[in-house]
Amino acid sequence: MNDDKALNPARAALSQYLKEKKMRRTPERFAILEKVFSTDAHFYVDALHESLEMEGYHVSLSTVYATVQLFLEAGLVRRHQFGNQPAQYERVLQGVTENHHHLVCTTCGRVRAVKDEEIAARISGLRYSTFRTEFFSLYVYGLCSRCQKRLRKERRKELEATEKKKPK
Amino acid sequence: MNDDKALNPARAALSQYLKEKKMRRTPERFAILEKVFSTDAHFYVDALHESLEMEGYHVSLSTVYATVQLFLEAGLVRRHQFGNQPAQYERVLQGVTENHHHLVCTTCGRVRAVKDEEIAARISGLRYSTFRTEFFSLYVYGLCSRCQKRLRKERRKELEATEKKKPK
DNA sequence: CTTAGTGCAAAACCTTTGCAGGTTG
DNA sequence: CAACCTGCAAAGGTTTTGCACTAAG
Repeated sequence: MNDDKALNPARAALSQYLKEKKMRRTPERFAILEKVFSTDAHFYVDALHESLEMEGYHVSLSTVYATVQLFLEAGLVRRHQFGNQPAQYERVLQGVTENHHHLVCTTCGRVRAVKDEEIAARISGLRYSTFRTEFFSLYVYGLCSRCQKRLRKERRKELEATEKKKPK
Repeated sequence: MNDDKALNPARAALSQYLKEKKMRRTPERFAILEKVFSTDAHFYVDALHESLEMEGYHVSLSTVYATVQLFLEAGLVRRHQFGNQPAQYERVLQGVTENHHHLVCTTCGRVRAVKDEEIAARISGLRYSTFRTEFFSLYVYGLCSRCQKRLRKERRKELEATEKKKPK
């Protein structure tokens, strides 16, 4: 998904949301939006802020927090939080229904996005009489390949150590 | 699920985990476990602490934090975090596979557990070549009935106000 | 020109840490 | 009796808030 294909509808959506809520269209809000939609990776608020500063665009950190919160309410981003890490956000492509979920490593905390239209469709189709479904987050927890390897190596070492102690 | 049916296997699991890791079986750890398994509702660390104090069992808050972290690593509880609320935990019944997911209200943050064996089985069955699945969390976000009602009422009021202003 | 939005600094909040003393194995 | 665990207080890191100033509608 290239940048403009994602960015333009997002700009339009933000514009309309602000108009509806009678909020102001400030340059800060659109600059932050542009940054958020410039890649499809998850991001942290303070990294987003640093990244803006880095390219010479100054906004205060509190404005970035406030704006991301606004995007969240406008449905332009989704929030994720794992373990005790700071919150991560992910842009929401306009007019595209949820089609992926996340694999989260229980050991190192790394998160990988996985596309799976079938399970996504099935979850999106869940209906409840007293609850109006909007979207979902599915986190599958387990061991990433890196941690599997690391653990295997550690176990092997431990085993060797034990065998040295009682060689019979 | 009555208390002892859940509690006894949990006690055994904790006992074995502590033995494996060569950690100590302190009365605090088992007292906290008992409290955690006394209901199947989600709980916050500080509410758990208060609840223990309330019944006259004194443990420091840091011990409760440390112990809940230990339970998490032992697979005795799962962690959930919504919005900017403090982390919530949920007991894990020993020998029972995941069979429910959560409905989270995007407006008020309330969480409701929903049993759905079919979707749970389907998700548990997901296999990846480089990732070893352990368990999952599915959050379905949307509007709870209470907030739907509240919003309807607010919209009605707003509409009436508008009509008064321009009665034609 | 009115009032929401921004920037800055300070506060708030949840969670972790350091250290002294007590308890488990 | 050595090491681990607990309690307490203090620190740490993220996110929010209060207030004065600026700018959008």
